[in-house]
Amino acid sequence: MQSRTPHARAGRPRSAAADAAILAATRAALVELGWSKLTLQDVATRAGVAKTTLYRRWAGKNELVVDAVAELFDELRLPDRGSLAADIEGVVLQFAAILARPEARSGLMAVVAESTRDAALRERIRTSIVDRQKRLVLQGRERAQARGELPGEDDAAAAARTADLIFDVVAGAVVHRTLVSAEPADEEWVRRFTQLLLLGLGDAARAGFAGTAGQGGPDGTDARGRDG
Amino acid sequence: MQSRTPHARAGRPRSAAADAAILAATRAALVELGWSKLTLQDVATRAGVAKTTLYRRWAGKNELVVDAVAELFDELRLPDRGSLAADIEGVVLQFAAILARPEARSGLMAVVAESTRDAALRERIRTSIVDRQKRLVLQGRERAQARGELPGEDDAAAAARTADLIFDVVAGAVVHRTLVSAEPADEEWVRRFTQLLLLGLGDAARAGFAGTAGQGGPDGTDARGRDG
DNA sequence: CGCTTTCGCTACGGGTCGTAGCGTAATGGC
DNA sequence: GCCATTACGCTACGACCCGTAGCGAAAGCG
Repeated sequence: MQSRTPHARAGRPRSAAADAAILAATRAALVELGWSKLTLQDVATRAGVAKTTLYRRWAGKNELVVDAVAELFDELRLPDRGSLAADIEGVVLQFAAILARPEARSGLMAVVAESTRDAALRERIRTSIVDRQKRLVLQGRERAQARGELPGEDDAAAAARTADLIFDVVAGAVVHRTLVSAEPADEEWVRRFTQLLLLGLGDAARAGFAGTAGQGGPDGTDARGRDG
Repeated sequence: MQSRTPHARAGRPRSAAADAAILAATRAALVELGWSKLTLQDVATRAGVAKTTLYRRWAGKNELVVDAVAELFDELRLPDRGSLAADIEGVVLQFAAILARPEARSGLMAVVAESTRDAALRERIRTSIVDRQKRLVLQGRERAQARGELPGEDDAAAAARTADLIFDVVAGAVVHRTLVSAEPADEEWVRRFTQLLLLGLGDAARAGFAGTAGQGGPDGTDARGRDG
């Protein structure tokens, strides 16, 4: 049964430790140098491997950074916090925490920019980064439907389109807030965003949108100030 | 007293035609080559100027592309379509049309990525691109308040935070849909997004979110298919 | 007509890219 | 234990782009 694995070719196997070291070195280089000043020679030196080893495993800087950044999103989880609003706040805060890290800030938008002219890179980003995030939307909706907070969908195609829409709204808002507006998606912002997403523009305003400041604590310095 | 004008220095004045030619050449190079393969030598050749002229006016590729892309957003307007929903749909469709152009797709995310490590560049993007978009949000809210669709805000600080939130949600959603999900923000998507933004997740679902396809006309080829 | 600034052009050092070539190390098959 | 196969480290290389310096000419202002 051991010979069933397709990777059991003859010859010296690739070092798995080198892979981890290279990806970690890539993230470290992103933190210190950013995307534009990051060179593969520098990454190789940090990882303790030769530059040619990098080119044997990745086609170039784009693919390498995608893999290095993708690992950051492995930690995304959707713990059950009891309500749809709490679930959204929890996962959005996780997403914001990842985007607050400099290695994500520098690398993510750069590879997305490159992907506009490279279909293969775009597909790589989709499978290794985007789909991992989108799964949480589907999971959150299932929970909300089980709780009765959202109605069940009869048309599968329409349900998929709605999930895609919600995903673009949530992920796009956090990314834009963090990277374009360059302001932190802290707990207060996430609370207001969740309220807007759930209630809508008109209802949110009528539900005391202007007076929301008095709802929570006076200052939210710690991200865990509110418990479930 | 003629020397009061700060730009009236002695010597040969800078060619305004060269500025326009350089920015147009930059956009053309973005379309053909994309961000990463764009070189300043190529832009200079296309514009019919010397490379040194580029460095006399812009610090580098980042600043040049910011100015070249910023001109694309000059055409953004907010015509009064009679209702808040129609106003949102109109401006979002304009924004989506700009982001559908390859010179915007390639350049915008690249300079945003670079701006994560360059505060001056971030400020340049904010003043020449972002603020121009954000103004439309404030204008749309004023109209909606005048129509009675939105309540008036008493707290100015809270109102500003709400406008920032809405701006991040709208712009982020369109950008994410267009550049990350890589799917067109067409009229149907914009209609569904507007409904979600106005009604919220719960109300939009209860208001027949799954059956929205039968609301408008059978096919929406023209952006002006729905009137107020 | 002088003074000032811009412009086009050439040339240059420095750096990165991506690849080729070679000898060596590690593993599986026999 | 030996050999074929593959991965690895190292060096070197041409090609390209960057950003700047220097020069003479052009275009305005007083």
